[in-house]
Amino acid sequence: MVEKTGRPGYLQIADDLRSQIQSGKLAPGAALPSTAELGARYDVSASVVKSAISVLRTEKLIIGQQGKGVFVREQLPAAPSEASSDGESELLRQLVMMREAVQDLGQRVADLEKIVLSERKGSD
Amino acid sequence: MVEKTGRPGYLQIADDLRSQIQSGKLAPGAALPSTAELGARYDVSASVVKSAISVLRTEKLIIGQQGKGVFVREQLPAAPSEASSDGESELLRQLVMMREAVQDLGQRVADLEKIVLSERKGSD
DNA sequence: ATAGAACGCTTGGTATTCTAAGTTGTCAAG
DNA sequence: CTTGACAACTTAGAATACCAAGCGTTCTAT
Repeated sequence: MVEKTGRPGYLQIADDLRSQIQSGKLAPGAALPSTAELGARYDVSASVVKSAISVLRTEKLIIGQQGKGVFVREQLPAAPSEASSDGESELLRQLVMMREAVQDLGQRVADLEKIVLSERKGSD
Repeated sequence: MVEKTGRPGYLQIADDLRSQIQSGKLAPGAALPSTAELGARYDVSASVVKSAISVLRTEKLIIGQQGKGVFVREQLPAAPSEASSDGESELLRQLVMMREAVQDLGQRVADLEKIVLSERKGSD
């Protein structure tokens, strides 16, 4: 999955992970795959993965915790953006509505989880 | 010259070089000592020096030129100001949080689906 | 004298191997 | 059931080796 571009592998991996973080595909607080897992996925040695991780750690995008894993930072450093303040309040309104919808969904899923998981525990 | 503080050696060296750069002791355009020289000076292996150089390179304080050396950048980047919320990036932050929430919901729903569907199959 | 080969130095990237240290789950002994 | 040992996982740091590539000097052959 790496190579072809001349760009060094550890930077390709760092780019890939960085874009996953900034796109939200890797959400804040989420754990990255382990270095061994990443090494297998990109088919590179551990040192390349460690170099990539090191870059993102220097960029303060992630935080590594010994024994646990590497996690996306909760408050990400600001990324360059070009959001125009035109119609900003409209965006904010839609955002509020979406947040309410997401919170509602979260509550309903939590209810389902309580039911399903308690049933599973009982039958385990 | 390194150790005593618990702070890893490559960061100590990076700190040292960084302060030399920011104090002007290493002027813009000036060449750093070679990695072998630095390794001897700090009494560490090449890998530690390379890690330190790598940190400063990621910070864009220095630029390495193959075959020549490592040089202090002419136009130094401003010191990183973290966690700046200028109101406009507030939207971005909210968006990132929402994506996290949605991602989390998707995972939880998928887990529930797996449980419920497998139980249904088992009792069919 | 000049062109070119050769050598030594440099950074950069990758791989491998240790060690250290923290977390987590398992499992057995009490 | 609780506690403690232990094994298996994780990241982090460090040392070492190897190779590629660029640069500069030197030495050599023409």
